[in-house]
Amino acid sequence: MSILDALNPAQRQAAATYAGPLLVLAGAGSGKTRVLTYRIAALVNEVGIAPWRILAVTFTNKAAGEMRERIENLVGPTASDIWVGTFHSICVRLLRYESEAFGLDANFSIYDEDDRRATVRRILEAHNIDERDLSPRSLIGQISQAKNAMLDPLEFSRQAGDNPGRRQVADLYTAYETELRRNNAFDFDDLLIEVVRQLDRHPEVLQKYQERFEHLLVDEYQDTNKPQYLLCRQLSAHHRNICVVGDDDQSIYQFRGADIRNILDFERDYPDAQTVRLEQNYRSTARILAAANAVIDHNQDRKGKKLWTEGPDGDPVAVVECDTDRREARHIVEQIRRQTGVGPYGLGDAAILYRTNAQSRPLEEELQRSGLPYIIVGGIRFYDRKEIKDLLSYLRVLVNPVDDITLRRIVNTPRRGIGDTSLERLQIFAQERSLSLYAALDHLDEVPNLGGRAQKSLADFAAILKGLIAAKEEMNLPELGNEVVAKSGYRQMLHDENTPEAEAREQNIDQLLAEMTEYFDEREEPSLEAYLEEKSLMTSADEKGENGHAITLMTLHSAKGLEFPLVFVCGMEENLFPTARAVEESRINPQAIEEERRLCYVGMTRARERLSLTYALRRYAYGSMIETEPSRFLNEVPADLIETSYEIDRGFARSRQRVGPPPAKRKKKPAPQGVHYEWDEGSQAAQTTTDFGDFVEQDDFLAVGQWVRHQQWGRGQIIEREGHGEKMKLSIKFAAQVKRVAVAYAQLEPA
DNA sequence: CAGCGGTTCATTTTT
DNA sequence: TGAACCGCTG
Repeated sequence: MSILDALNPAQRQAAATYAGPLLVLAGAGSGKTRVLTYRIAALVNEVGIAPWRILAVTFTNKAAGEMRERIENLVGPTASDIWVGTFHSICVRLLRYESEAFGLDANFSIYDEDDRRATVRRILEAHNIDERDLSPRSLIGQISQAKNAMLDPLEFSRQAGDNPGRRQVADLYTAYETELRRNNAFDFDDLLIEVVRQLDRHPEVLQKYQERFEHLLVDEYQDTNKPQYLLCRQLSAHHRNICVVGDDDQSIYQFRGADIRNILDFERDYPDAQTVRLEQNYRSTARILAAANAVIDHNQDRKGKKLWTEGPDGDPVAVVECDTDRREARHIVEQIRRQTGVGPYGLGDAAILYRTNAQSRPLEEELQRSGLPYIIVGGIRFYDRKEIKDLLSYLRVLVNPVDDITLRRIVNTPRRGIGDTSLERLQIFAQERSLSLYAALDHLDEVPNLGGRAQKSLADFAAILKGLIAAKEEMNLPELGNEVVAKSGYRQMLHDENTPEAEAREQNIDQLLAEMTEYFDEREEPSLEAYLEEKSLMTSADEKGENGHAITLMTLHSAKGLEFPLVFVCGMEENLFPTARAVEESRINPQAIEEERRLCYVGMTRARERLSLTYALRRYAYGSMIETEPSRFLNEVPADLIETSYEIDRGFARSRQRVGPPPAKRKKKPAPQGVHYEWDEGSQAAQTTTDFGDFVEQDDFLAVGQWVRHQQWGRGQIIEREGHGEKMKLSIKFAAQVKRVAVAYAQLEPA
């Protein structure tokens, strides 16, 4: 008896091939995570490998968390000794553990996109470069590219030759690196390349980890970039037990430096590698699978595999032409409303996927009107909110006071009368003395041209920081958080503002403080440093999405790795999906479209039972209506797998679903043919959609899903209702928390 | 120095 | 359509 008996033969082979390099080509829905977790469980339980000698690397915190949990279920608490984490978190761990050997200050800050941008802008300013000549965005992109290619500023400069543009970027890249080191900060790219370089430089440290990690497992290998690839090579060089799992057809991060060659060339890098293909799909119906297979088959650059299933044929893929993006949104919402509730599906079973975040707007508006609950995955992070970032910035400065970029963020927040001019004077002074801004605060009376008032303000600020740094030594995390909010004047500032927005921000702060308490109570080693590190590496997708019964909205990228019974991929239009950029580029290089196609494949294979692909003939972009054309990907789906329908507004509020061919106005007919199709066998009468405007008017505004405003708590969405009339009680989800209110007493108004 | 109003600009995807 | 940025004024 082996736990591996629960696997199919291919899975078992993948899980039980313990020795040597192993490539697992795992198609969508083929049980990839299952193989990984069972492999680890077998290594521990049946081969007798010590848990701490296993390293498993993923791309997202979520994937890491899930894997850890599933392993725990199989092997018990000893699983906590296994190193499971994202590339970035593992690297931070190594940098901190080995900071002494590497000659680093372990209190380094981790810079996110915002910090990066702030840094770059300062550098552009210092070099007298107009942002119109070289945008921060473009510079960040070029620096990041260089880093992903493992080019340090020196090498980059050498390669730049005498191309003036490249020379300039080389100088700025050099300045950027200098600035980060001076601030004791790493950006996301640095975390990876720094480890690779340090391990190269310190063979004794490398050897320690090479020997320690007897088994290395890598998830989503198709998305690794060069530094990640090198790290895998380094760490697996001794035992050579490297198991990589991935799907070349799902490589969708090349734009960010992922190199699909890493997986395509694995067998060349490791000539003794064994390869296992997982091609049996346990997720989608045969028709969905056939449609997705047909699309991805148009790509040239792939290993080639064909997914199959023993499951039922299922429904045809619905292709829906809508005349506007708004109509498209309304159609999708209406379909979800009809398909869920009665019958096997709940709202949590439905997902709406789109190419760009901007597409979520009309969907959100329609969803709000309909009152159906929904969650957006990967919007703005909680930690990206200004007040949260400010508070965390205070904490960051307490840990790493030489971090000027972060200090600048808080020096005048709340307002202390410290303006650009004063700060600039301080900065110049600090630069001359090679001091950090923080250190320069000790010499305010020596700063030239600094006015008395400014000097006083800066001294006050310095005193606040000093006090907080002292407090850090004595207080635990939540206490310190409270102290920061109090002593910095942040709470007071929000309080004085006395607006609903400020109220909401104060609640967010409170939520963060509550979270710190939770963190402190639950973690074994709840240090401020560890807390900041965790938050820095967190993504919006990592935030706990409680609702199991809300519709999920997200980008196709965020959807990777997930599955839903009902999937709607919207905006299937040329120049949107594939994007204009990809279309443009494909004129020169036909391969340019392939990543978009893989993304399409990823989207389609998220669906378990029903897949709907929708497009609009006209769509709002930049505030004006533009004409669009159906995506080429639609034409790549065989017609016999499709059923097409049309959603046409007649320019009037009351809309009607049209059956059969579209009205005369259509120019050409690019959409694949097929007969009208509906999910449910609903009557034609049911097909006539109700005007949502009327619907909302009729129903009172206290229905579940409606948005209301509360005097104290601000805007919130009703998630639960009980009782009638004066006894009615509502649960309302406000920005910071869910509140139960009695309608009779709470003065609610529609929002 | 801070707040206001006008202008400009952009939309890919994110560990 | 909106956010972000700039320059002007109090």
